[in-house]
Amino acid sequence: MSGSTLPGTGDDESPDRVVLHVDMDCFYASCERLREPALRGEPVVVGMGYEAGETIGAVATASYEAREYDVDSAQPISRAVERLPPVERPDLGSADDDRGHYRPVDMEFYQSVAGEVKAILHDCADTVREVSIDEAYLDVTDRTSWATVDAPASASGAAERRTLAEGLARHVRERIAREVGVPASVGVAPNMAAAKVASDHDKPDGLTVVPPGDVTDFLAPLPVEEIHGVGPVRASDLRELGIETAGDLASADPRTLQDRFGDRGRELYDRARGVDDREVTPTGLPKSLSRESSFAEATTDGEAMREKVRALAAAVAERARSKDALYRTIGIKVVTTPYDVNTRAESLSGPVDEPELVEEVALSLLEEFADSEVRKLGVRVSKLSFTAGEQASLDGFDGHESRGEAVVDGSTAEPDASENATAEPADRPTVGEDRSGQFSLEEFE
DNA sequence: TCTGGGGTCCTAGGACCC
DNA sequence: TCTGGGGTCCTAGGACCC
Repeated sequence: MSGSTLPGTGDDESPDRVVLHVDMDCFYASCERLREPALRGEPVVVGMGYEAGETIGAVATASYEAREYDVDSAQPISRAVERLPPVERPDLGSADDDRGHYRPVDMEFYQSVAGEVKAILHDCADTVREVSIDEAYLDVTDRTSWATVDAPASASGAAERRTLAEGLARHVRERIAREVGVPASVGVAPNMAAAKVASDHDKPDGLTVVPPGDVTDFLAPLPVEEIHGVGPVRASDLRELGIETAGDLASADPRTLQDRFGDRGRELYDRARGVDDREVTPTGLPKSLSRESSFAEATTDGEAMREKVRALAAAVAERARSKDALYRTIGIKVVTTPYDVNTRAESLSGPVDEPELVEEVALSLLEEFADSEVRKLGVRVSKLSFTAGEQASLDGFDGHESRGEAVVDGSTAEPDASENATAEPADRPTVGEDRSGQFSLEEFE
């Protein structure tokens, strides 16, 4: 137990870090506007799996203009489209596209735009952790600092001082806007958790800078949901304890939180106090790969289920192969009515790349649900290891684990090992240990 | 808001081993 | 025989994130 009401005093031995969180604003919609400028300023909804007249499919991204009409992420597309105003400018789209601007997801295009953004980020920071297609953390401690300088006179004429860190953040944001043409919001803080909250604070196209001494004051008034890791369930649990704001959480009794939420409680307590020692580590290799798909209506048709599982299994196996991933565990997800999520998995004796086995195992796991009413199915491979060499056959596996040079576990391998596609086949499958990766995915692709 | 798809991490209980 | 403690791996489920 620490003493009384100390503000989050940092460790004096290590200088304050400078962490940026870069979050692209309604990224998919921004990408659509990039290639279709007439969509600028218009409500745009990007969704997947939707065909006119169907009820399936959900909103992936809604532009801020669309959000004005109560359109939100994860909403059924049919509802979103109903809420959008009619399109009155025939030059914008096809004739049947008469309510709002709906565009189907085009991941390949978004990946290419994201690639341009990521190149700028890597240019601006030594360490970049890509969290998703539209989000990344940058550690720029070695390139800037929290020192303040006189800002150049702004249009408003008011002289002000700002930190060097803010200057760098502005530079990053402006480069993305100028060179790629999409808006981003940036948060700057001495750690990841605070930077994340900061980037969210002033969206879209925002910049929020929280210097080391200001973190607790910045967080205190915010609702607990704004803390990364607090979702609907924990928010309502916290509310039962009388905790509504990050400030309430920061001044709560950590033992109570620990009892109620385990280690997670302690973590949230730290986050709310602005304490987060996690280093910004480069993007690692994926831990699992999966595909899932919903039925238009819940079904009890066993053959339809098997058919879908076969297709999903093939898609997952193909993706694993395209990423040079071996898998040691094969699993399925079965969502039964009303909305019960069931998972089943089976581990193999060694890592493989065998599409037929994915299908076989997935189908056998599915048998248990033959009599269920199923609305969604998924297939997943996990316990991944990455190799440039050939896998050994499962038959040759004798049960002993060994570490082979051909297997990349993401932390020890050199990037160029991935280019060596002619490595000797190992006598037996090798098992890579799970550790965080040291180089990013695209070096594999 | 009766709910799309792709992920991550944590927890808890059981099997198994020494 | 009826019983300690520690460790690891596995599966299943839950919460959360974008």
